[in-house]
Amino acid sequence: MPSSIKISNKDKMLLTAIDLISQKGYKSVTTQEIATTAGLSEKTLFRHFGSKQNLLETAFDRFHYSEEMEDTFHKKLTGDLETDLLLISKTYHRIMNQNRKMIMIAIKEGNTLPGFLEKTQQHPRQLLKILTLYFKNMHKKGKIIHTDFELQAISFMMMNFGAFLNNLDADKSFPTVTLDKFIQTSVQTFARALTP
Amino acid sequence: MPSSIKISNKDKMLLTAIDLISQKGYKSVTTQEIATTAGLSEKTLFRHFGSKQNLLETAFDRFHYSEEMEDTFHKKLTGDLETDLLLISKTYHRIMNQNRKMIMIAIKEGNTLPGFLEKTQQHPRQLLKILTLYFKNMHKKGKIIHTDFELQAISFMMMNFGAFLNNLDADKSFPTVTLDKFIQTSVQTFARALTP
DNA sequence: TATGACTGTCAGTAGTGACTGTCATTTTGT
DNA sequence: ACAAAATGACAGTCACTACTGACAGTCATA
Repeated sequence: MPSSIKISNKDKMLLTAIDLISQKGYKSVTTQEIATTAGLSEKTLFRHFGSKQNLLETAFDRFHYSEEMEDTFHKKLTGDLETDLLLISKTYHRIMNQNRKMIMIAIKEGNTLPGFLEKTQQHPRQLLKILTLYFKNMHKKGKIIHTDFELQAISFMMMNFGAFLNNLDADKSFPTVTLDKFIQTSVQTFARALTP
Repeated sequence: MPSSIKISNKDKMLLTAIDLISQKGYKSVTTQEIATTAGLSEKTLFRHFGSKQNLLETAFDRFHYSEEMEDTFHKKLTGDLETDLLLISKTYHRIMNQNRKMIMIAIKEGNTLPGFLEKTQQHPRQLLKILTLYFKNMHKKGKIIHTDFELQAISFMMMNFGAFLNNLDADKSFPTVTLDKFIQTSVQTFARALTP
């Protein structure tokens, strides 16, 4: 091993479970498959987690990254529209990519496993608030035109949400475009639309 | 019955299958459940379709709406940017909503049932081509600024894709906003960003 | 009335998957 | 090196599920 970080068997199984379930879906993955893929025996799985359900819930709680952002975020906003939209967009994609497997699970099993969807929507909602408020403040400073700020913020978030989902699967709908180039263009578009 | 259109038992089961599978996922729905929900016996299901797999595939082929649009579409474009973007956006959402259950199935079972995803991505790709070409032509006429037209078209499509997916589930991420208002605002944004 | 297409009931099969118990073996902490 | 904890191998239980077979009922049509 290059890095001598030891990963416990428990975490091995949790990570494997997230991997497989995000790919195939909860029902399609067997406890047998999870265990052997993790290089362990099925028995060990049940010794640790008791049930398949509990395995998934534990995995979700343990590996759902939920960092605080409010405090640091406001300070980083410069007042330059394009710069700030770029920061917000990149932050969004960074957070979403950290949680990409969890989000995939939440989308697939959202109906059957209630509560999952909400947790994954936590960050987007937070960013939406920040962005809406940001638009309001920028308008007060006379730096952007007057519109429905929340709707505008939602449009921006939706666009990034669509782009994120498109990048989730291996076979993408529009594979010709990289995410970075998309972010750049879309931010420019919004900046141009909002400057007075 | 108000309308005397008789729906065959075969179609009853196909529609029920689409309904249930789009909600719960393929693996979570039993043939028993499909049959009784359709008001028929499980035996009849197998007499018609032979297997659960075949039932789903038949359902997908039979009820995946794939209208032609190229011909009529170009003629409807007026040359007024905002009007045309509105038409494209509404067309997109109309088609996506017709196929919403199919798209849900494709998203959930996309990895396990290959070929489904591609079919649902057929329309978005077509609209993307039309929109990209439209931008090029509008630029030639001097009606919009010069940008990367494909990237611009993708941004627009992504935004609508995100909005569509957000409206898919009963519990939406941003429930305060109706789809129509979103479409209106987003179209205005893009129109403003692109006019010289 | 008789035939055929369609359907329901019921009993049953074969396979699978979550989960348990037992005992031997390995790994770990001290 | 030794005891404790963790793991594996294996066999087995129980419920569920896709799918089949045998038989009977309904209904339209010739």
